[in-house]
Amino acid sequence: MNNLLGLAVLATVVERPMHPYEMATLIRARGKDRDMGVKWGSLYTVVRNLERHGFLAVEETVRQGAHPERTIYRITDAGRAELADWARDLIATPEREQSRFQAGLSVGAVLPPDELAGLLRRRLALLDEDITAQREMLDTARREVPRLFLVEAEYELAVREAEASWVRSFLEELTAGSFPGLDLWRAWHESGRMPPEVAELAERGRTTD
Amino acid sequence: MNNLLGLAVLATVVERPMHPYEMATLIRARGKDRDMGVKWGSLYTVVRNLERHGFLAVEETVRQGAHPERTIYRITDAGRAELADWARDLIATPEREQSRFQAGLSVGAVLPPDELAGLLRRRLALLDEDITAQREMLDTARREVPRLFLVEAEYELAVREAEASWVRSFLEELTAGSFPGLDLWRAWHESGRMPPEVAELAERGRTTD
DNA sequence: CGACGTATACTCGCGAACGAGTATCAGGAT
DNA sequence: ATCCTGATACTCGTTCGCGAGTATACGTCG
Repeated sequence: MNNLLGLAVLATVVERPMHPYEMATLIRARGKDRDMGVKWGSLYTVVRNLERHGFLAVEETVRQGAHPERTIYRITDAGRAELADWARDLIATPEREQSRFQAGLSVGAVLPPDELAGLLRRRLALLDEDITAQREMLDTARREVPRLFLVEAEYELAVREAEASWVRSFLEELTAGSFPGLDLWRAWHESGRMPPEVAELAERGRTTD
Repeated sequence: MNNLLGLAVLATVVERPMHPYEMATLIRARGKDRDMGVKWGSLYTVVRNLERHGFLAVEETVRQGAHPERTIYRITDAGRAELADWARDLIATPEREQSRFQAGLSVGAVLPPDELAGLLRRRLALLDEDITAQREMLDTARREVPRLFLVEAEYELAVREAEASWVRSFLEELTAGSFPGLDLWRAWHESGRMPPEVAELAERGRTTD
């Protein structure tokens, strides 16, 4: 059980018993699907797993017309406890999460510096668009929704802004030419392959793990 | 092929032909395993996939004593192209990645505000520790490694710092009592369950997707 | 009034990922 | 001389996620 969709399900069904499809609708309406990166294909699997672990229990199964049966679940005491524990853990324990951008940066040297600069400019433009859009959405939402239910969005925005500003400053070093070793770096890419003596330099002083 | 371990493999074997275990050693030595969130159980699967796609080719297979056979791979032209394309994509295209913390925050209301504050304090402490450690590591590394190979670490640090500072400011609002709706929120948790009329408020104005 | 889109509600099977296991060898400690 | 630890090098089986598919009902537009 480390699929975050499970958390969204628990947080939704805690309100009142309901069937999976209704959970999905509510999760979507509250925008939790974004926060959890939900893939709907896993919904029924996840719900069944939660039941297997005793966090949900079947309340009843009803049938309506020729529709398939709907199974209505309710949360158990264990489920409520799990919901709280899960939330506690996610909030209190920072974990090194892998970011695609970081991965990209860590192989950034395989591209010539000027191309890299172009890519970063592109990223920055998209980031800025996204930031304005999100900021606008937040401002709209604040009129109807208490801030309590918007903190995740505020957090996301803050992180995005930090990323944008980091990219901007890196980009400035690249375009101003003040980034150390720029010429050398450009030279490898102009004249074929990277010299192996440089590769050795890539080994970093790794003390902590 | 969207396992980042594959990117690390390509970025390593581009230097010279080698066998999988050697790739693993190099990837670890260069600290790329952190950036990519590598699980070593997938190494051989990933290498075989890269070969299947024509990005790697078998150079030779040697046997040494009673050790299992070692298969030595080299990168192909297609592989080099894929490496560059992959890097380009990761760098230029920002993507909404799901963060555990954000998920936690988005169900933060299931915890009473004072407990949440405690958890955030704990997170902040751990974050601060981590930040100092990383900063120190970076400073050490900078003495031996060109900055070009440290940008990912600089980026990571910047993001961490932004997170810490967001948490700090949220925490201040909570402890100073200036967070809107604090009393109401506290009241639900003291007196049983969350009133359903509040749940309705959680639906946010969702325009963009 | 029929046809087409969209919401409702759920199932299935492939396939990637990865934890755990296996087996050999080198070198230092006892 | 033998034990043990840690590095070398790779395999396997299970689990889980999830994309794609299925089938009915409802509304609406021409």
